[in-house]
Parts: sequence; structure tokens; C-alpha cells
Amino acid sequence: MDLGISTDKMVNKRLSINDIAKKLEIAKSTVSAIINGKGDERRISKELQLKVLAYVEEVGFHPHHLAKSLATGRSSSIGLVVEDISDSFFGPIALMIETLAKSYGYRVMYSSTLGDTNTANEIIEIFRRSQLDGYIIAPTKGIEKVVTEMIGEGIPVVLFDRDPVKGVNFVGTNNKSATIEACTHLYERGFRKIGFVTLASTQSQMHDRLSGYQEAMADWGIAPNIVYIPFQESKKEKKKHIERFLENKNELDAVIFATNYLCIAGLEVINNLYNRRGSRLAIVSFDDHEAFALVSPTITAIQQPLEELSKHIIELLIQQIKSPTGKQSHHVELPSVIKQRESSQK
Amino acid sequence: MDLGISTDKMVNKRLSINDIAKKLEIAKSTVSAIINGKGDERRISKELQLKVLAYVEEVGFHPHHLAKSLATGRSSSIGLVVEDISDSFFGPIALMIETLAKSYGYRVMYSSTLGDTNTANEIIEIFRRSQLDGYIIAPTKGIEKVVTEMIGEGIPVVLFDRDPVKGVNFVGTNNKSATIEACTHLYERGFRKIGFVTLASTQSQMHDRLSGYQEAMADWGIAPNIVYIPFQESKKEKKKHIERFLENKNELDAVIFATNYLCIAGLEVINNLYNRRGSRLAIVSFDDHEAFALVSPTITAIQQPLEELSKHIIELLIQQIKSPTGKQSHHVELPSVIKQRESSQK
DNA sequence: CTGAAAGCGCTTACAG
DNA sequence: CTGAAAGCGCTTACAG
Repeated sequence: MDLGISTDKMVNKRLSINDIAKKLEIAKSTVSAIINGKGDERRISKELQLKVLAYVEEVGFHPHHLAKSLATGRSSSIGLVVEDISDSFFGPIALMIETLAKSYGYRVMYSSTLGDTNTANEIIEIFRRSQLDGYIIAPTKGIEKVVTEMIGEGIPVVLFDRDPVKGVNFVGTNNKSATIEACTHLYERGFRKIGFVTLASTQSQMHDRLSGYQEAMADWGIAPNIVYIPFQESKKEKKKHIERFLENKNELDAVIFATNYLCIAGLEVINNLYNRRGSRLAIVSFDDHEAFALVSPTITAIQQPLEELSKHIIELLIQQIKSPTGKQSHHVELPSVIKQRESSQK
Repeated sequence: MDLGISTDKMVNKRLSINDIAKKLEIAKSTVSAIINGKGDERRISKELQLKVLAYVEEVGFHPHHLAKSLATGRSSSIGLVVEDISDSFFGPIALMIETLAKSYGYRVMYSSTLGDTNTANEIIEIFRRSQLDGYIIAPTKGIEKVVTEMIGEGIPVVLFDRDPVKGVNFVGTNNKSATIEACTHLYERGFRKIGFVTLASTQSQMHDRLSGYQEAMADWGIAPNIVYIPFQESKKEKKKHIERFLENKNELDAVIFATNYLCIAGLEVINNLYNRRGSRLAIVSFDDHEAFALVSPTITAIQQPLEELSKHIIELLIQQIKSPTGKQSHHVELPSVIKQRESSQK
């Protein structure tokens, strides 16, 4: 009877399923079932269901997510590991993944590795302790081991952009053939002395772009001209590298940048060179960028299908989460398209 | 004795504090204390502590984050609500917040409202069920109520960029005076017919920029020339709006864009007009953008101190989380600086 | 058709 | 110095 008194209607006491049950004088398991839409399944009377639902609505009760997760082992959250959330490739993908995930009832935690192996491993370690339901990872060098481990434990993982670990779900684009296409695009327009500016990186996507370039050059019997820019360097250093490369290779009439921020860095340098030499250098960049449509000349780019990528990534992950026994090694390769602009016109 | 048999050394059985306790034949509360660094405090012998720690290390045990959260009521996670994670303002801020949060031991969940009230409320609702420790929000119209509610419940919240709700922690920049400065910058260089392109928005930061412009014009006795672009419109529509504005205001010799993507949209249009008219229009944009240093002429921008903003945001939040009783209404206003480039030179 | 009990993996008084 | 017990808020067999 002092029940009424001791029932803690304290200021911010959060409502629990127990409170609901007591108030309505039924068992909390019944409340749980009804809230989770298992009322019919458990053949709970329509009246009771309605009554409970109405009350829940009235008092604005929402189940405690953490408690639910602890009990079910499912957190309805996924982890997104990218290189840099503020990047023009990863940013839009993060936005789409978040939107799509939400439509499936998942929240997303994100973290940026900045290309550092230790950071990446640390992030994944932390995420794993959070019991997330699945992981979307743009892998950096050195996380093969932990990814393999996760796969071994049956944790749903989808890799994207690069795939250092074979036999794991992967979504990416046709880096090699797209680069060959870009070379052909230039070749057809009369450019023969095509340089290639890339990162000093062993990541699979960079490797594929490089080998696409090399293969195209080999096919045409043209000697390749490549510069490898260290990833860690400051933008200023990168620019110097690019400038030196272009100066030394004065005979170049075209250049392909293996990724857009390299092209951005190069653009200022090329402007200088262009002014000085008076001759025009054709340019194609891998990955589009907002600036490319604005600079003069506008820059031709190999556009990756960001939306399609995101869709496949999330669908693959959800599918894996739903049927954890399914095979973990779908390999999706989407086609990029060349967005022609002024920089590749003769 | 069949203990040994029944002890589930099954494939992927996750280790629990209980397993550790049993194995070591001590109470799990002792294990808990030691793991949480409260060994000395509880005066547990150094030997036992070392032994437990060593074993924990050996078997690679990590406490179950969700269980811990449920027990302590703290999740070590914060929620970040922005307008668009892929935006050139929010992206970098998200990166820094994530990095700083991690250094304080917090993970972050993010979500983009895309400026929609319903989406925003939905996101916050979902986040709140996840029992996050604190929230960083770039508020959109219509979430005043829920934010006020949260404050009322003592939930740590930091608003940034705009502050529709007074009396809540806020970190932003001097939008009004920075805009006045930009006007002055143009005025000093001889420009008198200064137009203002802004969003049809009631958000405080946009309002402040507008009133800065209006005040400056009034001071000089110049009639303001303003166009309000609807936020929801497509980029194409926005461009049309801007184009019409500039055509009708042929007498303009300068224009200030109240936010960078408006300037980006305008840049293509202005190029056309510029070519047609042969006269040069001075430009200043609020918020810098990667493209601004690359286009020709390069664009003068009002740079918000993104890093400082992020630091203040996270520090304010952490501080609030640590001492929930402290006042929730710090108002931090940071100064922006004008990055002069070619577009504002006479 | 509905409820009592055990359990998810941790922490926190409390007792000794 | 250390352990047994209760509890965080839920779900899931199980019993009736």
C-alpha cells in the first residue's frame, strides 16, 4: 500500500518497462511482447494490446536501447571507418550510408583513420567493444589481421574502395579499366605524352589505377612517366613534387592524377607552369570534385558512382547481418564514367 | 567437478568478467575493481592486481561496453547532429570533433538533418534512446522544443553555428561583425554598389550576417540590394535566382555571398555575366572553400576558425558531462578572419 | 492467453 | 583486504 508512496515519481526518473507493467498490473514480459509487435504471435488480447500501446504512447515511453541490446545481443548500430570524413569522396558516401542505414533502422558510428595503421586498428578495437552489428571499412594498410579475425568470428564486415583482404565482402569500382579508359580518352584526342601522378601507396585501388595506366602505355609502346607522391607529406610538399615532375618532363602534353586532391594540389602548380610555358597541358583526374567544374579550364574527371557504391555497401552489410551464415565474400565492382570537361580537349 | 566440462569453451563465446573471476577463483566485483583501476582504492593486494591484469591481457579480455553503460548509466558516446556531414563546413568540424572526442575517451554517432525539421527531431529522438552522454547540435528550425526539454532534463547539450534557443551552451562566430568587416573591406577598395546573396532562412547565423550587411549599408547611406534564395531549391534553381538578381542589378560592382555553396552556385553564373559584360564584379564569400583558391579570379572569403570552433565545442560538452550541475549557458563567440584573394581587388 | 524466473555483463553499496 | 547480493532495463524460454 505504501507502494503508492515509494513508487519513485522523482524528477527525472526514466520510465522503464517495469513501471508500465506495474501501473497496468500485468507482467513486464507481456508489455515487452506487445511493444515489440509480438502481441498477436503470443495471442495477447487485442484489448490489452491496445491498452498498453495507448498508455505507452501517453506517457511517452521508449524502451532503453542499451538494455535491449544487452539482452538481444544486437545494437542496431554499425561502424563506419573511413580515411577522412571530410574528404570529397568519403563525405558524400558517409552521408548516403547514414541515410540508408537509418532507413533500415540502424544508427552509425564513424571514425577517420587518416591513413594511419595504428589509428585504424585502435578505432576498430574500440568499435568492437561497442558490440556493433556490422562494420563498413575503407581499409588502410595493416588492418588485414584484425579484419581476418573479425571474419573468423562471423562479424559482418563490408570493405570498400580498396580490398587488401580477399575473401571478404567488397564494393569498389573498376579502377584499372577506368584508368585505361581515361588514357584512351586522351589518346583519341591526340595526346601521346601522358604523365601519371599518383600516391606512393600500395592500396589496391591505387595499384589498379597505376597498372591501368601502365598497361595502356605499354599497349601503345609509350614510355610511362610516373611520379609517386608520399601520402604523409604536406600539401605544400606535394605541390613541390608535382611541380618538379612537370618541369623535368617538359615534353608532357597530358597528365592523369590518380586521385582528386592530388589534382587539386597540382592545379595551382600547373597554372604557374601553364602561364610560363604558354602551352596547354591536358588533365584528367580520378574522382570528381566540386572545384573541377569551376576552374578554368574545367577539369575532366573519372566519376565513381558514389550513390551506387553506398547502396551496394549497405545492402551487402544488412544482408550479412540478417543471415550471418551466408558467405562473406561478395565482390561488387561498379563502373565509373568519364565526365568530360575542357581540360581534355585538344 | 563437471564444472570443467560444462564451462562453455564454445567457439565464439565471448569472455565475461565472470569467466575471469571463476578462472581466477575470486569474486567478479574484485575483477571489476581491478580492471577499472580501483584496485588501490579498494586496497586489493598488488599481487592480485598484477595477476588479474596479466590474465586479462593474456586472454585479451575487454569489458562489454553495453553492459558497462547499462550499469553505470554512461555510454561514453556523444551524438553529433549536423546539417550535412559532406558539407565543406560540417565535414572538417566532424573530423576534428571526432578526433578530440576520441582523445577524451568518447565515440561519436553522427547524423545529418539536411535542414529538415522532421528529420532533425527524429534523429534526436533516436539518439536520446541510445542514452548518449551528450549532444552537439547544429540546430535546424523547429527543434527548440526538444532541445529545451533536454536541457530541462539536465542532458548535456552544446549548440553550434546557430542558436535558436537562448540559455543553452553555444559556440559560434561573430557573424554580424565579420560581415560588416567584409563590407568595409569592399568599401575601402572603392566598391559602393554592394549586393548581398543569402538564403531565405531565419537561422540566427544567416540573420546576423544579413543584419551586418544591412547595418553597414545603412551607415554609408547605401540602399541595400538583397536576394533571398530558397534553401530547398535545386542548385540549378538557385543559379537562376542569382543570375536574375545580378542581371536586374546591373549597376552592382560587388557582391557578398552569405554562405559558400551559394557562392559556388553563383560562380558559374557570374562567369557568364562577366564574359558578357566585360566588367569585373568583386566577390566575397562567407565561409572558405577549397575551390576558392583555384578559380580565376581567386575568391576572397570570410574564414571561420573551424579548429577553434571544434575545440570549444568539445570542451564545453565534456565539461558539462563531467559536472552536470554546472550552468548550461556558456556563449562562446569566436572571430572570423577575412582571407583576401583576387576577387576583391579593384 | 498471461506471468514468473533467469539471464545479458557489468557496477555499486554493503558486509565482514 | 575481499566477496555476495542486488540492480541497470530489457528479452526469452518455459510453465500453466
